[in-house]
Amino acid sequence: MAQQEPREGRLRPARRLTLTEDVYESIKTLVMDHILPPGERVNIDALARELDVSPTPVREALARLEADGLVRKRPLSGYTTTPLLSRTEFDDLFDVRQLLEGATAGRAATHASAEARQRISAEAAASIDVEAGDGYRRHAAFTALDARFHDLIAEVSGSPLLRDSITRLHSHLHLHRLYFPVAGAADTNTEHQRIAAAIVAGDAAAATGAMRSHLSAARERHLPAFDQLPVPATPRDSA
Amino acid sequence: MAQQEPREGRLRPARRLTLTEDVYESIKTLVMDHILPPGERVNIDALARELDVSPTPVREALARLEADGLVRKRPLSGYTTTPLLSRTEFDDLFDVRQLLEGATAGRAATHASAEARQRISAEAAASIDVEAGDGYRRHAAFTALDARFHDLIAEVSGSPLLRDSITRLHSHLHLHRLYFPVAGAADTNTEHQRIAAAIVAGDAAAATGAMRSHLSAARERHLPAFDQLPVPATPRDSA
DNA sequence: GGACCCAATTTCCTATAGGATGTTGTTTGG
DNA sequence: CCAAACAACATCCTATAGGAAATTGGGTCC
Repeated sequence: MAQQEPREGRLRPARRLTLTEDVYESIKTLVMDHILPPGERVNIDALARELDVSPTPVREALARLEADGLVRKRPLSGYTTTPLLSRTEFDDLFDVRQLLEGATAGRAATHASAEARQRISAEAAASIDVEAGDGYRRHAAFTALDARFHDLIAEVSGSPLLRDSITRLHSHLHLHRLYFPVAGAADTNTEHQRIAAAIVAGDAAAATGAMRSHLSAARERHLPAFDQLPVPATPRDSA
Repeated sequence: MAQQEPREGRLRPARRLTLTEDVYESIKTLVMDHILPPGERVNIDALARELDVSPTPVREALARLEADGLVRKRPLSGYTTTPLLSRTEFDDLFDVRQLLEGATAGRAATHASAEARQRISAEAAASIDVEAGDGYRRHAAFTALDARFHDLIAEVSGSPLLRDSITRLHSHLHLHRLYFPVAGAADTNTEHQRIAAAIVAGDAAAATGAMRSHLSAARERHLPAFDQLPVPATPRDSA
């Protein structure tokens, strides 16, 4: 069988090292951007055709995505994208985020290098540029920057395990990032700077508090998304 | 090609629903029990032959195990089992466990059904039977019971996300469960009962405190494992 | 008209084959 | 005697083919 020449892949970027890795990133993006709608069935063969690869790497990528919580697999029925977060799951998510990220902020304030504090401060300051841009572009830039800030703090906290846990939580959150409001961008920015200031000052209690109230405010800001569109409630989850 | 008749699989149990699932559980056990030594290379083809399956499901199972953190994958070099926890990683693990499991214990004390409190109490009492048994059997039974107790509290806490995070941490821990001391079984039992009592009484602060000190004590009990055998230090992790 | 049963189709699941790449052992030159 | 370059090997990675099960649609019976 002749190795087919690599066609112009329109959905996946230039391959990094392994094909599976690229496919993984591609499908992840497809799920994040709701090009594969939440709660929908995922056809392996169709996906493989769409990405111009064989089903094998697709299957492998889906196995990883299942462990990440972005898709579910019912034993003999195939994969489905994870449904949108319910109100209960949403509240749970922010409760856990407050616990974990409050801890990372405090740890970062206690033991972070001078260079690390500098980076956090710079990242918080850079957030101002978000005002520019249009629609989707601006939206994506905002969420990406927010994620970077939170991950930076997690990195500086010096606990790889805590950082991993938080990263996993964030991927759950992004499942409905498309419905996030950008209105509160300015507030977000202010709160970020307050957190950064507390960390730079080395005040652990203040950093934890600032992070917790930031997440509390963020939670309030995102709440309208639940009224914005009628979530299908996914009646197909027959346990 | 004729579907080969299912030979007497000596390593994997009677298949549940999908072959991949069985292979996943089999390999997981192989890693947990150090039949595949930590830090060792994992040969996909050899593993497939050993389990009497084709490489495809093995590959898929390994992808899931990588997301679980039990194996690592270097782009064009194959899979390796995750090395044993270093002292630093071990400390980090117990720090995070204190944070997360302290929270679950407190939550369980606050809002748990009467039936749930009953189950926790029963589980803590059942721990006494561990004294019986011989060597490996007794050891496995002890760790399994300990894991069940902690998972039960996480379940009752009412936070699925928190429970998932903890489960993931535990799988990291089990990576050197073979070196765990059973000497402190009685102490463990007492501490468990203290936690259970606080939860049943509905005292959140006490439950959190009891859990945290239990983990602190458990950490001390497990420390000798680092002197017990010279961990190879795995010089092959060339980043 | 509704519910149940059956059959056709679609889809998943597993096995096999072959090309590309990394790794290792050996040889040769300094 | 050591280091570097080369070649042979092993291994991973991707593509394809075919059997088995579940879902969907239609027909029949009540």
